[in-house]
Amino acid sequence: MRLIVYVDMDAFYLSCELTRHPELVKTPAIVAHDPKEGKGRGVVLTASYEARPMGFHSAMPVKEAWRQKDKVAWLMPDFPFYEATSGKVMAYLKSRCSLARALSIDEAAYPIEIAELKDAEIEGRAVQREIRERFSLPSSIGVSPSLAVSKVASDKAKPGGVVVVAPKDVSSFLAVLPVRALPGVGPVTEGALKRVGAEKVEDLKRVPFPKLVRAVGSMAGSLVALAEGRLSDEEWPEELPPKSMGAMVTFDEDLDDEESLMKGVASLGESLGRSLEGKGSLYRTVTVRVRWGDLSAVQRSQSFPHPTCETDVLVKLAQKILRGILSSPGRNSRGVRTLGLTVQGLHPQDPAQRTLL
DNA sequence: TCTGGGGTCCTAGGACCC
DNA sequence: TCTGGGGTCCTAGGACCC
Repeated sequence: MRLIVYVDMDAFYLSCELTRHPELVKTPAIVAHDPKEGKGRGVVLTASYEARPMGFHSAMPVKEAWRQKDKVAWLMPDFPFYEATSGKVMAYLKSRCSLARALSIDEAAYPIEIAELKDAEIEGRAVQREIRERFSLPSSIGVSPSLAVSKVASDKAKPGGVVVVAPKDVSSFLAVLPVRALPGVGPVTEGALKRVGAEKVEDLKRVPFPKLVRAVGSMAGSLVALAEGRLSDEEWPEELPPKSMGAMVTFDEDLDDEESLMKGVASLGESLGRSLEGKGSLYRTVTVRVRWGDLSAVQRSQSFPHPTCETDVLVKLAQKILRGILSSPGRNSRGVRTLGLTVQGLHPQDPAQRTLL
C-alpha cells in the first residue's frame, strides 16, 4: 500500500535555538519579536513546552508576554538560521526519499510503499530518530493514506509522537475531532460550520449537502469526502517555484505623514529589489498593502505589460500606488500601522539578459 | 488588551476579445 | 437598436497556513 509520511517539527524556531543554547533545554523559553520595553507590537512565535503551562503560546502579543518576562528566557527570531536549518533537514529527507516535499519551513511529506501496516510505524520511528540524531531536533510524525489526514495525524502525535492511521480507520479517526482540526478550516469556516450544526467532523456527514455548500461554498465537497473517509487520488505535488515575494513592516506607532510613509515603502522596495536580484527574478505586478491603525486593511496593485527587474522602477510604482491609497476617501484620516509591498508574476531571468538589462 | 511577517488559494466584478 | 455565450486578464478582498 501507498501511504504518506508527514513530518512536522516540534516548536521549530525554539528547537533551532536550543541547538545553540543547550543550557536552555527543558526550561521555559520563547522566541518572540523585540519587546521594546513592553511597547513592542510583535508576537510570540514559539513557546517551549515548559513555557506553555505558564500561559505562553504562539501568536500571543509581545506586550502580554512582557508582563511575565521574568519567568522565561526571551530569544529574538533569527530567520536566516531557521531557514538554513530547515534546508538541512529537507536535504536529508530528500536523500531518504527523492519525492519528499517541503510544505512549510517546519513541515515536509513523502510517500512510501509498504507491504504491511506495521512498516508504517517503523518508517515513522526511523525518520524521527534520524532527524533527532543528525540535527538534535524533535519532530512529530503522521502516517496515513492521504496528505491531509497525515497532517492531522502529525498534530495528534505532538509532541514527539508517531501516529499511524490505517486506510480502514480514516473515517473513525477523524469523526470525533472538531472541524477546526481539518486543514483549511480556520475561525471563519469553523463559525460557518457551527451555524449549520457541524462541530465535529462526523457531523459533516449529517448536514444536507446543499446547506453545507451555502455555508462554506466549494470547500463542502472536500470536507464531506474527508468525513466519509473517501480519499482523493490527487497527484503527488510537483515542486513549484514561488509565485510572489514580499516584505512588510509594522511601525512602532501609527504613521500619518506622507513623507515618512514614502520613505518606508522605498525601503521595502529596495530590500525586495535585492531579494529579487539575488533570486534572478523578474516581476510583473506590484501590490501595496496598508493596514490602518484600526487593523482594517486595503491593497492596490498595478501590472506592467512585460516582466521587469529594476528596483527604482519598483520603488517609483510602489510610491505612486501608496499615494493613491493615502489620498483615497476611504482613509478617513487613519494612520498607517503596517505597510506591505509584494511582487507577483515572477519570471526567471536568464543570465545573459541580466547584464543586458 | 492586543494581534508579525512570510506566503497560497479562492471568489467576484469588469474590461476586453471572438 | 439591442444583443448570447464562450473565454482571458486585471484588480480587490478575504480565508487560511506556519
